Amino acid sequence: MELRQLQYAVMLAEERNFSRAAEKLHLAQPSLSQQIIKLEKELGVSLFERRPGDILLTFAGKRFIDQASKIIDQVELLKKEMQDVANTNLGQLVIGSLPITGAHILPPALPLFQQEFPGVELVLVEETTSNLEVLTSRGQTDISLLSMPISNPELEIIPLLEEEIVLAVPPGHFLAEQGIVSLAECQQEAFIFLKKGQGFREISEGLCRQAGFEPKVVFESTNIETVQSLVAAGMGVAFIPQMVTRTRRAHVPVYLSICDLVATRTLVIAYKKGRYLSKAATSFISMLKSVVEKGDF
Amino acid sequence: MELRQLQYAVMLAEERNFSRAAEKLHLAQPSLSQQIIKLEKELGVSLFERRPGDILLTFAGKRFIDQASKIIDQVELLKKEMQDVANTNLGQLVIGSLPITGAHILPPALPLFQQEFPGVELVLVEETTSNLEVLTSRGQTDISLLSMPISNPELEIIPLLEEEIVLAVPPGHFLAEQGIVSLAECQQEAFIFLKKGQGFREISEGLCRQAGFEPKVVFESTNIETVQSLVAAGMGVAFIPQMVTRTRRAHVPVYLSICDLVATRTLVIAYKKGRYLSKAATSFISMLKSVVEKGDF
DNA sequence: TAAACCTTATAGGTTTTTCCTATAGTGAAA
DNA sequence: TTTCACTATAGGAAAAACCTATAAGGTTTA
Repeated sequence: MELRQLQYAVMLAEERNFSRAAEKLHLAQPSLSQQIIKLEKELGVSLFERRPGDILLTFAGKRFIDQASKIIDQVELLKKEMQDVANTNLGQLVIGSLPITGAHILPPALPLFQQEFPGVELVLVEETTSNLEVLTSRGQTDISLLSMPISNPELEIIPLLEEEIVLAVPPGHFLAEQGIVSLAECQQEAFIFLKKGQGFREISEGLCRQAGFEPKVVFESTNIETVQSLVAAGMGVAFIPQMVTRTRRAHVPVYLSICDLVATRTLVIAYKKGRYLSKAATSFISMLKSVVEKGDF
Repeated sequence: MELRQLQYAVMLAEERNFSRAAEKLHLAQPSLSQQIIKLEKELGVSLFERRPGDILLTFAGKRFIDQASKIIDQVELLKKEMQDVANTNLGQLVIGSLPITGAHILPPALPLFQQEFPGVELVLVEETTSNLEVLTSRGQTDISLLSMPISNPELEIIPLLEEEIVLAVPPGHFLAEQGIVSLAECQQEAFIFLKKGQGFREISEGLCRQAGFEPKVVFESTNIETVQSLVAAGMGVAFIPQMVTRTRRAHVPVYLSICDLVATRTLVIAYKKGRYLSKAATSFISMLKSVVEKGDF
């Protein structure tokens, strides 16, 4: 029994005439006859009572057509739903992002996306870099906004943005007036770092290593905003990505450019290698890129 | 899109492995691959995410499998229902019958039938002979219990029973003591007939015509029981089929055999010519026959 | 690192199914 | 009786599904 046969039977029940039904089905009349006969044979009951001039439904036929119509409706609904997914009128896009970074770079892109694909549910997963690498390589996010370096070889990487890393020092710090700083001058400073496992912690350690010293870490936090507040309160100095720097009056550290080495971090979009990216996902990526190009964040 | 493909996809979603799923479907693995690819192409979305060692459902795939499973379930249910009809665990049998006649001859057959086919709904339609002829020729009854003669050429006829017609006279009537009667003696009698349109009315008129006179009809009723009561009350004489005669004490006429001509009526089962008779219908007919043969009524 | 292995996709040909045209068969209408 | 309208059957062409063999891609094992 195939859907084709259900459709044929339903049409025949509507038209009560093999020739007309066949025509509506874009089929030759004998083909319809054959299929109906085959169907009846398979079911073991006759569905239609052929009589000259008219065709009636048997008891079994009534039941059959009732149910078959419902089934066909459901199949049509299913097709339509799949089409909607294909046209992205419907779907889900799971985006992984670093907590603070995402809060800065995603907001301009999200409303653009929602406007173009109102049927797509956006799910944000905020995790540390290392957790996101795992989630993304397992397909638990469609795409993720991460920072380099990325160790997981399963991931395809699209560069998005390279941004400066600055050194935050307390107001009144002896370096505060310079505007720029050479990291080599900071060997003795008390550093405030993010906790291990966060991507930016590794970057920070890398910078010190490049400058040739092991930093003295006096405090660790899971949250870069806490780090900044601690710096502003005079607890130490810290590396801060440009986009996270504060512009308010109070609780704001002084930000110094680093002049003796390239202090940047690269934000990227990552997704599982070989994974089919939905139209929604590719669209979101290009929206992010254009937002970044225009500096709209 | 065909049911086969839905089944393949559902099985693949269950097994998460093309080779295993193909095996369970009694199919070579490439055939399954081909069908799934074809399905995905037709829908315009990929349903399965193939990755080494495992197969995951995409967003669209989840929705698809959900719905497809339901559809397949419904199709199975439909098949089962049709099988039930075929095995007559389910169905309907519409039996037309003459009001009084049916009340005598059907009762022994009905419980036998219900016992063998408890799932079949029995519908009794009681109508006059002429109405039943039309209903049956239109297929509004499956089979009908009628009396000859039948004018409608659309009907196939199976003889069931030939029964005597007797003449009912009031107790104390001058013929009452004879036990038998020659119709020729009854030319002057007052006759009570059924109303026109009832088959037995025609039979009654035919008997008088055969005996060579036009009966004097003093009363007409739609109900043969009323006719008998009227005879018992002394209003006249009437023809009564054997099986309808009363055996009680009160309100009982005297029944006389007719000796000067063959006074019988033939009860038959009639159905639309060329109509497929369900297993339920043929079974019912043979039950009726065996009831009649045994004289169980 | 290569070899073995497991899994899915592709190629090419065979079988099965569906479909078509032509036509027979069958009641109903003219 | 002939014609007409309709469905079923026959036989062959077209399409679909299926098969075997094998490629291609990864992972695991030696």
